[in-house]
Amino acid sequence: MTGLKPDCQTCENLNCLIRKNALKEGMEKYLEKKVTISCKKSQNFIIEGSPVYGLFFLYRGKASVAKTGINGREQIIRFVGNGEIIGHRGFGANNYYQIFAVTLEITVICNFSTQVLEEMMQNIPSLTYDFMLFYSEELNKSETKVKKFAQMTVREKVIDAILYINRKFGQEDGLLTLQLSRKEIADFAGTTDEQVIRVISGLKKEKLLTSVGKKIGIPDVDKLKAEIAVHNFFIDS
DNA sequence: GCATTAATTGGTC
DNA sequence: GACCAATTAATGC
Repeated sequence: MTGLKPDCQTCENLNCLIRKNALKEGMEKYLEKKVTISCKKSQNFIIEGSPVYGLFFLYRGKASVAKTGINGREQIIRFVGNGEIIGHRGFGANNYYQIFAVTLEITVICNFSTQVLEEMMQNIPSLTYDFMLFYSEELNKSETKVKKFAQMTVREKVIDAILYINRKFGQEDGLLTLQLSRKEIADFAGTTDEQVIRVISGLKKEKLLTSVGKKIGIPDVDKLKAEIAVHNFFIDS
């Protein structure tokens, strides 16, 4: 279960808020309290409704964060890559996770307990400030998402979802690095898998997408972006 | 190779 | 545009 603990001070995830402040005076004693967990694919490492246990920082791998909806439908809130935080919504408030998180591949996660984080925040102002900026940005994304869901057509939402995956994880050999099922895309875009299939096959006919097997590729990102440009948002969400 | 799951297509409300 | 049904493709065992 627990393997080698990555060293925060030399970690290559420079976007991680802990890493950014890992060299600050007084951080060592908190960094020692870190717990690192190795997960295989499809592990449900945060359970919806379970008590909050600190924050998770994804060290290596990919995960999805989602909520359970009515009759089996899920809403994927976001996907998470290296250095990103999971579970931040439950921090501070002494309550339960309103989301669940599942690994999409072999993934290593770092965890700090709420108590350790609280002490960190009290004592390392630059860390606290970084967190504040992070929360602000998250709220911004969340608000943008509300607008998208309300105003975009299904076709646009699917395009937006695909662009998001590209933005986050990129392409390799002209195909998206993160391979998702049609249902996963649907759960993220807020529609059904049938609609996703229809939109994707339509986009393939228009040469806006390519595919090899189940993998999707974007030949011209700007061209695809132009399809949803009327929504003129400049914030990634 | 069989069985289960995912993708696709067509149709209805 | 969601839901349902039927068919086909893919994947696990």
